[in-house]
Amino acid sequence: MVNLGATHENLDQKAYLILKKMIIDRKLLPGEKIPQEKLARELGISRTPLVSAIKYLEHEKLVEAKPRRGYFVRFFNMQEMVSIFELREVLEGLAARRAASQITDPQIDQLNKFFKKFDPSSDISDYKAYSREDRSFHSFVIDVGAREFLKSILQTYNIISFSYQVVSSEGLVRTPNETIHEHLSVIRAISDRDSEAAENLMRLHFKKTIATLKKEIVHHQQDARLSA
Amino acid sequence: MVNLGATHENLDQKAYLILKKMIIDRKLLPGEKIPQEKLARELGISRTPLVSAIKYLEHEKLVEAKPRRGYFVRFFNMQEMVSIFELREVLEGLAARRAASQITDPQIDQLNKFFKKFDPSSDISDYKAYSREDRSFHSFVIDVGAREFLKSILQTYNIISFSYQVVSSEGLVRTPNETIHEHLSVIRAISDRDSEAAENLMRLHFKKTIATLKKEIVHHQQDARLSA
DNA sequence: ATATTGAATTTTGCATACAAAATGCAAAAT
DNA sequence: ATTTTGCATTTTGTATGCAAAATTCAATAT
Repeated sequence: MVNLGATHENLDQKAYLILKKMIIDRKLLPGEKIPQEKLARELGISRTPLVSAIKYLEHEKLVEAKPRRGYFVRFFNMQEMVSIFELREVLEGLAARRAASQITDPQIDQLNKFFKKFDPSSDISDYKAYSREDRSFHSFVIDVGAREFLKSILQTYNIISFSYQVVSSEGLVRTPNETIHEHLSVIRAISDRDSEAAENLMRLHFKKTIATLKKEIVHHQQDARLSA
Repeated sequence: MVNLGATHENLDQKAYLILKKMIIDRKLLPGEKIPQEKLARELGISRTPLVSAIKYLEHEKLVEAKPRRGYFVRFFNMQEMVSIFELREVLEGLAARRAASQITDPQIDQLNKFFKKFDPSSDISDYKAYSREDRSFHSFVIDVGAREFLKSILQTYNIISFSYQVVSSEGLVRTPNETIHEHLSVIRAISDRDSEAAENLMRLHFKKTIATLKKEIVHHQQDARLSA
């Protein structure tokens, strides 16, 4: 008996993916109320699977329920962004460790293509391209190293996508010239199949980002919006 | 405007908590099909909120959906148990780190009461009592150090409760006399507000448990049940 | 001009309805 | 005696219905 990877396609699942994308792509903005009737009509489904999808998102903290008042896209403040990065630190650290210990030779080749188009010794000005590369690099490490729960946590909480959109320039907390060496060192450690180094370097990478984020909080004098 | 901590009490939520407890308490056994109609009748609710609850559990990996065939309580094999412990390693490591840096004086007093009733220098034979203490200790650290996402991940995946029930004697992977020193050293580090030590010691505690688990896998020659 | 009241309207939370799919089971075929 | 076939039954996935709560907004009161 073979497991046909046939991902079951319920309307919930479809609605869930669409909704999630709408939130990540900022079609639905933080604080906004999710209009059930209207959305259901637009998606051509009834409220049942839509509500189902919304409730998934609620559990994933992307959506907040106000009982008898509806569901609202959640707003993340700086403190919470720091928490998310702290989670990424340990979770992607774990992913890097596992990646180093189970990466295949062809995957090592793929891995070493990342950041090839950027020159660390000169000024990297294309933030957009670098940001994209950053994201695919982290996704690749997760793909190689994480499975089951770890992958699902990282995906479910959408930690990655989210952490890239709140902060400043193209979602980058620090400049490319600052981070590229860290990225390259992680790539080297994983290619060397040195799991301990891979984990430590990945975590260091995040620790530095978190430090910068925390400084920004003090500077920007903390927007104390959010809360009911 | 004050946030009344009034946890909204939907039927979904109620059903969710009941179902989760049923699974953890083994009223519903791994592999078993969840009888929607019957359960809804027993709980005195309709299928709508029940299905909603089941779908939460599906996202949390406690329940597996077979499209058009129903929902089944998930079965965890040893490999997956190792993955869960690896997650606990990094997540509870983070929780310990944060606990150390934000614990209050009264909480330190509470913390130091843990494991007081066990004597490390003599043979600890009451596994049941020790296991209970183990669980509340880890829960306490999470309560003190984790909030928001971290807490919800640890709760949501029910990593703790679950990891305690699959393995051998009273859910303990190693003997009390082996682990009590590790527990005490974590308590000391947190009490000293030494976050780095707290994280490292907590992780070490798990690393040792994982090593034991992995040895068990080789011994028991891996039950290759599970899978469709 | 601002605040208050109170219908009319909208939206939520849940139950129920119902077609399509899956399952069980008895009769027929091998 | 086992396997296959076909029909009755059950269960799933989704839509719809409906009461209760929340919201809106115009009319009235302060």
